[in-house]
Amino acid sequence: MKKKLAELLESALAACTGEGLLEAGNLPYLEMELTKDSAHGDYASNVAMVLASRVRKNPRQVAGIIREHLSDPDGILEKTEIAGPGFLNFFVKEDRWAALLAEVDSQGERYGAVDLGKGGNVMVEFVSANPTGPLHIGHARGAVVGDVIARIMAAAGFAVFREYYINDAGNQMHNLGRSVFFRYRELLGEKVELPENCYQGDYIKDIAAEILKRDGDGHRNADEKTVVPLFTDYAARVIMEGIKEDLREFGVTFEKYFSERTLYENDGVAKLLALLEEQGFVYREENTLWFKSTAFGDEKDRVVVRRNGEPTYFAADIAYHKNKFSRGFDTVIDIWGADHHGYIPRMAAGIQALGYDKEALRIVLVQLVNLLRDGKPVAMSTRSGEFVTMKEVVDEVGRDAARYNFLMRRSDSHLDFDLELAKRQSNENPVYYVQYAHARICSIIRTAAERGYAVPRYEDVDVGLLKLAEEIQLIKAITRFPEVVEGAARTLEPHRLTFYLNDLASVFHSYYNKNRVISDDEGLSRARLFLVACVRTALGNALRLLGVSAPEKM
RNA sequence: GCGCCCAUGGCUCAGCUGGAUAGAGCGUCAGACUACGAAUCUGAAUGUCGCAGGUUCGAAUCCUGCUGGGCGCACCA
Repeated sequence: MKKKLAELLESALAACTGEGLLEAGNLPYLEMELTKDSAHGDYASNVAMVLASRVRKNPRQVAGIIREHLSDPDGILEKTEIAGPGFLNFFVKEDRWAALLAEVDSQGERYGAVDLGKGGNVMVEFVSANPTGPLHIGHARGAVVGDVIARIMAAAGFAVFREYYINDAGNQMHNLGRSVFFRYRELLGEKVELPENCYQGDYIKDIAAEILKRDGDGHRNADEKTVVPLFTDYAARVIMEGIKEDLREFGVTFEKYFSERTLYENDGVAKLLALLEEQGFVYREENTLWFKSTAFGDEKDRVVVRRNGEPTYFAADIAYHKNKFSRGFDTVIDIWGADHHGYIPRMAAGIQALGYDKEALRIVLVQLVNLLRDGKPVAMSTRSGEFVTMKEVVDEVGRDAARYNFLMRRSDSHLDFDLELAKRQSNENPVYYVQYAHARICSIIRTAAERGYAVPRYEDVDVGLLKLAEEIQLIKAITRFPEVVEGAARTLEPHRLTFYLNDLASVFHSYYNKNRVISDDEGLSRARLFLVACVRTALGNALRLLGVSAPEKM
């Protein structure tokens, strides 16, 4: 509906400029928004006011000119009004709303999908944690946000590719191998003191025990330099398998796990550096190689090759992004922990040096999670290995509650996650509110079936019977869904879906409590049954976008 | 010291690239099941949108300064 009205408005504006009445130059962003107050009609636009200053006319006068050029070939509009300082208010004919449900019925599971992407290729890279230990609660939020953004982009008409970048090169991995090696020797009866930078968690001991079981004590007196890589490889593989399994149980999957190491093995980093050098974006100083990120707005230049000759993580990361774009993605979305925000300017500089548009890389920051139990903070310390893992959280509160809770706020704002609250099956827990609405509708449909009513198709219903104010409101809420999907895709803001779901469920519950769906009036019963089935479709599709189940019974 | 993010009822948060009377949920108070599921609904109270200026027809939203909080400022990843 929004789209249709926007089109009417657009052609009206075109007509005005055509007659030379409004020389506005570039048309502004066309705003058409739902009104908060029904006295202002159904939709309203502020174009007249935006245009007024440009054409140096009174806003209401401009609105008048636009209104005169408005044509409504399909007869959607009841009337239009000019109100307040110059708003154009659109009143839609009441019987036009119900007709929109035809789309819901015909599209079914696909309802809500839009074509914002027009088939463009998008990569979403997320989680990307070091395989040095199991994923913890913070990773869980990033995992859900990335996963849902990927689902939203797919629904918005993009071809989506999900990737996990395995940081399996560098010091951390070496520390991992050493940690396991130390525990291995400990198991053989040696008294060992774990160095400061080693990983302490129990899972390290488990891996050490596995190696001991497999290889015996053969590594006992081996030279650390030669044997640690073996431990590193083994541990990384085991941990990575665990990570994949935990993610799968959380409903998060990837098309590809991309190993940082392969960048070195295929000379990706070396080639990248050569390319940057060729193009004059790097310079040498005191035996280190610097990337001129200041040329692209970064606050200082960054080291890409250290004094000891080893490339930095940053160098590999540029090479990785070059690799991403070379695989044909138009847009690359990175989901990062908010503590990496300082890294954005240099990464943006990196891709610009490679000749890619700054806009082609979009970075979504995910803030930290405050884990609580009954309102009290849960102590966590990664170093000592005392942390609550993602798996523990999902096992304890369930996949649906965990996912939904992570999506209830903007991803760049801090989130309190209360384990007890997330587990509680009460009105304090918003997941159930939405799921309950879905289950309730399923229950109505079951009851209807017992009384001989199947859910009718649009063609077999007199939607004209749906004319209560609450019914129009419900239809509006249903038909807003594709707009929400588009907005969420445009801004990469998954939380819009949870707010939408909450709103739709609320309108439905209210309607349900006030009106009977199944009554003695057969025609009305069928129309209402159709209406609530459409609500179910919207709820179900939106929940699916969040990776949250839509239960038929609870 | 520099940079980024945040500040909205008692609490937790929305507020859609500036719009009409700032909205939800929780909590509080008062009500609604002989009818399709009460994990629900109806109603009430609660605000100097951190503070001070500025931009304009119009600011929670944009700009400047200040206060208070978070994060970042590696030849770590």
